[in-house]
Amino acid sequence: MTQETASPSARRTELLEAAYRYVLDHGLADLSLRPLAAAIGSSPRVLLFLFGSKDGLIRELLARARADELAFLGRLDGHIGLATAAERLWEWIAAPERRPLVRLWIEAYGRSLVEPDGAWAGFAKATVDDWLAMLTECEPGADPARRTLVLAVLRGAFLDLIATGDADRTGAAVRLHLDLL
Amino acid sequence: MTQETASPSARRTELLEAAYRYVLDHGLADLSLRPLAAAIGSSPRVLLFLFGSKDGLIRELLARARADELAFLGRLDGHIGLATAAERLWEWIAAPERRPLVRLWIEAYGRSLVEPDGAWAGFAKATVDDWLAMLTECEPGADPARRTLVLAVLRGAFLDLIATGDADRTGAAVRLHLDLL
DNA sequence: AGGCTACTGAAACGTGTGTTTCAGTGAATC
DNA sequence: GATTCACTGAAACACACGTTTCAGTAGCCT
Repeated sequence: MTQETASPSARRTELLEAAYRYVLDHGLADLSLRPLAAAIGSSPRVLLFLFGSKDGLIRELLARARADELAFLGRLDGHIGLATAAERLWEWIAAPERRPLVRLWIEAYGRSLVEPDGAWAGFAKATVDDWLAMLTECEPGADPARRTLVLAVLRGAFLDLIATGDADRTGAAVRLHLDLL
Repeated sequence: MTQETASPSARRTELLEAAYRYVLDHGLADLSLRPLAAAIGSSPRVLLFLFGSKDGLIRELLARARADELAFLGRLDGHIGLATAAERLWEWIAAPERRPLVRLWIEAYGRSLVEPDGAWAGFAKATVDDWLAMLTECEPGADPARRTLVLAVLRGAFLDLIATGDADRTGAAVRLHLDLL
């Protein structure tokens, strides 16, 4: 019987990492096992063996992306306040090297809304919760509407940024919001 | 030679409308001609004849969705100011019956970022421009950062709303932002 | 009547998909 | 040395896809 959830196989995590890198600049939408396997030096047979199915692979890739996100969110532990948190979050998310991750994020977000079952299930809601929980920790006493607003500004701004590439305008909008707070 | 751009065929627009409705609640991601044709009382042969290719169909479906959006944006003509405009936009976009359109919108947005060529090309940037242009018309003198911020808040808020379904919290966030303006 | 054009149904084509089958490896265990 | 086990390559499987081919039908124009 193949392993399903946790596997200590070194090759497995190595392949997952390679697949993650591949997906970051090819997207998940028309991911196909044969091209993927060829690109990361493996075979469809092995991917299926290690991950059970294509859906299993996708699930783990999404979890991997979320882990990237959580790793950063977790680094903002102290009660630094909403404004400071927002500032650092924008700095992180607006960085050019984050572009592929954000693209992947939006793609997965949209897909999980259209197809609430299957491998994508719950991805959108999960990330909203992740971020809101993190903002709550940064300023526990804040009005929930305030937290929601900060999150909305950040997300709306990077939606704009990633489509237009206009870092100046979107950055100015975020800074304006921070001043208004 | 088949028609490529504009065709007055009544059957064609009728089918496009039916396909649009179908896509609104099935999504574009794994759209397939055979199931679509069966659902709207047509055949793959006819769809291909009328729209040239699947990509041609998708292009027109995206244009159709954008037309829905523009039809509303165009209705906000006067110099009503950013705040009033934002209020009405939120009212429109947060309405439950708009949910399928918004879902489709997010899906197309994400896809057009990953796959900048082909049928999805430019969709993301086009809608950002549409909304910003409309906000400019509502308050020509406003700071571009202000416009961008309003747009970000609206988009971020409905990203949240559509994932969590929490109309109260997201609505409160938008109202809070309007007060801050 | 005859040709022309717009349109459509049925079936096939070629290709790519996820997945399975089978037949092995090579190393560790008894 | 034999057996077992995790792992892998090659090939096939059944299927769905977008698209094409071919053979029409219906209506209009001269």
